[in-house]
Amino acid sequence: MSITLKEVANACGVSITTVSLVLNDRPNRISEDVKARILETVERLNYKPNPIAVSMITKKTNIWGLILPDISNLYFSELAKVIEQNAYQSGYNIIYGNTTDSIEHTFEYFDFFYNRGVDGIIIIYSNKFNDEDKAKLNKLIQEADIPVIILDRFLAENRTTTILVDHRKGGYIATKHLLDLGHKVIGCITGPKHIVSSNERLLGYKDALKEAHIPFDESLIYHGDFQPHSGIKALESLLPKKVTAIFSFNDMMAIGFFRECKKRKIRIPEDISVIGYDDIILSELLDPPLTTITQPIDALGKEAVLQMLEMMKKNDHNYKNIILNPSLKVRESTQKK
Amino acid sequence: MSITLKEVANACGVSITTVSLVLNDRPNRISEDVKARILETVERLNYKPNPIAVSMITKKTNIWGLILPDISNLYFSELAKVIEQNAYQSGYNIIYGNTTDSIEHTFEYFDFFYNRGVDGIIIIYSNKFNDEDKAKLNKLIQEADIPVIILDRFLAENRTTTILVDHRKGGYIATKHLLDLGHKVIGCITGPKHIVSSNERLLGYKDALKEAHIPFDESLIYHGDFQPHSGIKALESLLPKKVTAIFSFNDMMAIGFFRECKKRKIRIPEDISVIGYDDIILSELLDPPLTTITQPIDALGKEAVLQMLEMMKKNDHNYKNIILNPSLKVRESTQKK
DNA sequence: TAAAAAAATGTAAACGATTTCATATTTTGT
DNA sequence: ACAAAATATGAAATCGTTTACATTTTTTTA
Repeated sequence: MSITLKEVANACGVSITTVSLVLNDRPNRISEDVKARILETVERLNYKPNPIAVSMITKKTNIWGLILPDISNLYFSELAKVIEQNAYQSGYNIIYGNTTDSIEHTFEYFDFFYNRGVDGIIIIYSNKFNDEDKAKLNKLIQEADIPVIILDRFLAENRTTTILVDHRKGGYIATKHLLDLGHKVIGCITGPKHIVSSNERLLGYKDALKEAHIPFDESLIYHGDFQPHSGIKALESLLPKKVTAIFSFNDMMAIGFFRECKKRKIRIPEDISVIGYDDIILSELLDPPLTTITQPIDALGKEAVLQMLEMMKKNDHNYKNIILNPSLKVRESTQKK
Repeated sequence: MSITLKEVANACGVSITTVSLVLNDRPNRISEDVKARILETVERLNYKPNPIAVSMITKKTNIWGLILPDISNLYFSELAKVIEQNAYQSGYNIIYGNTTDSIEHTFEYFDFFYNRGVDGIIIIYSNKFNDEDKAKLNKLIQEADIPVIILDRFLAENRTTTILVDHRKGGYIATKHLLDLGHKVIGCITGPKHIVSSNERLLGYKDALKEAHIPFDESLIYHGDFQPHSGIKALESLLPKKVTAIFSFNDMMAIGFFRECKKRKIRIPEDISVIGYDDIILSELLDPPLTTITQPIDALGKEAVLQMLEMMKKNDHNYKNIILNPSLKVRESTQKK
């Protein structure tokens, strides 16, 4: 169906080598008139090299695999968008796989993409990964002859580039903000216990308390699951503790918390200040607009593409650990105590 | 790096033909012992066929292109998720491209993916497409020798399978619900004027009014842009009209509307009933939970994959137009007049 | 003006599979 | 016991490129 090199060569009365040389702008000096003739013919016949045949030789597909827990999660889809667009700028396409946060699926996609011949893999592995899984991943990465980037996850003893957000600092910033406003009894609504980002935020919370010489009180911590429902439950649990402020480890739980406050006629921020985490699109639309911590999604995605390009270029297996900072977004759900 | 057919063949002392025949389970009868020996060796060496070399012969890549306006839009990302997961089940991977709802990018990706050799393309084209763009797309599809599915968009005179949601019926169902509750003055907050889905919903609104013998009143229509801000503006515009119910053409605008109502101490649903459209994840969490129209996203994605598989199988260029129905999700933002 | 150097182009071998067709071996039927 | 049929396996072409190397042609140098 498609025009081939051979057809172009025949049409020009030259060999396929010559055409290929011209098209790839190789150092061999092809005379200007032959070059012009070939270029004209290529144009006229609308010749496009068959990328599969090219891949056959070059061992490159110009495709990167992106493995993530769930593209319908706004955080990941924003990330995926930034990655796709930046990769496309450099001539790469993205194939992606939803793991539904399953360990097994994460490895399955890794294998699948690897065997497919992608040029690189960007992976946001399942939150359920334990140390053994991480070791296994590390081993796979070691054995693979393509660059792999671990995104948004911490991999101890990693042997490849990782890019992540400093959640501990995020927790610190959020807590510091509340402390600066004069709050002393600050409740926390955390994520699931096995999730690193949640635990890191909690460490940041403790850091800030320590700095302010306020002793840590375990009973102020409500262990949630990142779902709005946790926010509702948290209120029940934390209200008797006379908290004046709440640090919700994500915005979704803050939304649940808001609802329950409204139901009980508790005013935000007059009676209780609330700070969230993530800055999802709706945070701004809550009543009152939610003060929150913004994730550097854009930077995260751009950095991933940048690092991948770097790793493609020089084939050294040097790796970097890049840590990006979240930032505070003050709106109206927090106020002076 | 990787094991090749040749290496397996050598290890077994047979020809590559024999190995290939065994692996592809071809009708040629290879003796059981040779077969077993080959299979054992394949297993032992962990041989995986090089998909590029296979593609070279079969002219198939097992990759489908998915072109959509913006994967960070929840509606599309949910769709993308369903498509990816179902496609993967059948051995296909998805490469995707964000067009940022640009006409130019839509065509660019179409070309790019096509030249890349994808086996099929699922396209949600830009909302900005005019008749000329659609004709151009139709022409491209005609000329392409791979199946193309138009998803979530109507393509007049189309020559390929289209799958879409009956937005007119959605508009009808929503309006009917309000009418059934006894409302007679129903305001509308529409999407942008050039967007077909919005116009269709408006037609459905008119259908329901006509059926109830209520004359259409243009002044009850506020032309929004699908952003929350429109909901806020709409309230200003529609309140003087003494509307008792509002049909917002998406949930985001309903959220804006909610906020403004709260600000002005207007109670939902006591003072005014509100129905949205889309059923985004947050609708359930609003105060009160939003009655809305649910898009059959799951069905849409599954159908796309199903039809694509069908088109891959029998190479006929028969095409279908599939229309899926939205449904009513009653929550607490609407009540009897 | 002939040899050497430079420039221009072509030949053919990869890449790693599938597949057609041929050939060698075994079994079957008479 | 021998031809025919059935079974088992292999040789080689092919897919559409890139590229190392060879070859031819032109230009330069002495």
